Amino acid sequence: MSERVRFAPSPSGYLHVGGARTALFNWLWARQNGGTFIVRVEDTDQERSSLDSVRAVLDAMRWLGMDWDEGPEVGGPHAPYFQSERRDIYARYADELVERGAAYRCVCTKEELDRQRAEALAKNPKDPFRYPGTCRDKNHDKSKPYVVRFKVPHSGATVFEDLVFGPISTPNDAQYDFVLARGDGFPVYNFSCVVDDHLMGITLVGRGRDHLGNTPQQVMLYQAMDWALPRFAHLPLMLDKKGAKLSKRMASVAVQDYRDKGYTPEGVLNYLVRFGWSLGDQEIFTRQQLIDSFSWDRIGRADGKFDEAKFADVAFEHLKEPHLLSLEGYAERVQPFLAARGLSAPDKQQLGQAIETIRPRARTLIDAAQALDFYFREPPELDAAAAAKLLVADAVAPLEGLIERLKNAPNWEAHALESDVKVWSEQSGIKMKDIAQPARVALTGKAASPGLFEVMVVLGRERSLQRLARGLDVARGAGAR
RNA sequence: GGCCCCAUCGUCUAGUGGUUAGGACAUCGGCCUCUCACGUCGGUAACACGAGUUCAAAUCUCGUUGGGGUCACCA
Repeated sequence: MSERVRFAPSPSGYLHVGGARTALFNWLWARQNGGTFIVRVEDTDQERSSLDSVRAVLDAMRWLGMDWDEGPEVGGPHAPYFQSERRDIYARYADELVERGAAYRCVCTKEELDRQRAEALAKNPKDPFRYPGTCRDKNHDKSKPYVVRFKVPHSGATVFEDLVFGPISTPNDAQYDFVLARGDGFPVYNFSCVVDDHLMGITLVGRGRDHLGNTPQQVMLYQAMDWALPRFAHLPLMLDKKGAKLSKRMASVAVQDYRDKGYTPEGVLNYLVRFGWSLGDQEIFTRQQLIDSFSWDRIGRADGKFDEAKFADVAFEHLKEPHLLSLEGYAERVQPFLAARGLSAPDKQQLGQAIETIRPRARTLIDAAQALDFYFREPPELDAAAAAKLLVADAVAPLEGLIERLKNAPNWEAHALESDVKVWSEQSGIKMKDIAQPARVALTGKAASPGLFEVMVVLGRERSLQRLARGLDVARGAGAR
């Protein structure tokens, strides 16, 4: 049987890294097995759901390259994929459950129950109120406002096998008669989830461990309906650096934040997958390697803490290594960040050359755009502190000499230039450092840059000499003062 | 508090009875060097605790402690 898995976000905020990881594991499983990856929007809470959130989540998914085979925008045989549009389906099954005697209508008002809950809470905050089953055997019809509650067995235990955590057994008397359908007819999560997972033919439910406690209730529903159980895989939680649960409202861990910072999707995916899943000592994976090697049984059971520094390093690795991101890919990705700095798309070949020089120096695409800036801005922005320190009277002679030397350089190529200048440095007794530093500021405007000779090659002879001459002017001006 | 889950360096993890407990990030030092990076070499750093089982336990069992999740007409 072909695998069908789903990602079921509730659109009440950004897609955060924890949610993205859940989606990723499901997506990898589908892609590895030629299965189907479904996105289903769980928006039965009208209060908290928003279309903006739907768009934010879908945009993030798309950017990460997790394409879905069924769901919003693409449709599919089980449409609609918004739970808010499936009300009558849930209502039908709620009725069926009542008819089967597995559920009942409860006419207790929310106000009354809230009052009892507050009372119980006041009496003992550690022992909260649980619905006592007032309407359990009353057989109410639909004449009064009602909710539908599931009739939880008073004895026995509910058992299921989790792919990550193994066998899980929960005594039934620890549960209470939970609500399936609310007064307004909207289903509650545990119910809509089961109905949809069944109707959509989900074979494996991969979700966060925060759902582990819901699963026994859902298993009861499958059993009451005589539906086959999907397999379950619960993922250990990704906690923030302090060890608390990640929130969708914390923009600091939103996927789109890392996009804006200039991480690549592959870098994000790589960090996320290694959080809770591992394959020996391998740290870096391509997208295809992940698809090929993912498996549920290599997921650990312990929760972890999100680590910004490690994330940054993995992202850097995916930016730095040509076998992970081609030069063309890099150029394409950095382009928008250059545009944001007001730099127009430079010549493709020159951009490629320039990227090669800054590649080990840029941890993000924002860094990259910043590091590339001087190549494409004429004149380059001059760092005042660097100029004050290095374009001074002492720099006049080295710069004059360098310019002379370069004018006559027979071969405008990095190694040739370097050895040529080094020979001259030795002959003249001017230290390499005293030549290179002023030249660097003249050429790049900064005290730190890629290697001098690589820079000159990218700039070409004419622009290099032009910039050095300008630097020389500045140095002379400083000397005159 | 009930129920459920978890426990290896600061962090992510490898490890499935016998290892000098490995890797990565971070951190500290050396090297490379025209700057900054990259790279490279090396250091500090972990099996929560206590009982068992066993010739042998990070690995199995039980307990303790600690952490987390969840207990809504949220998802």
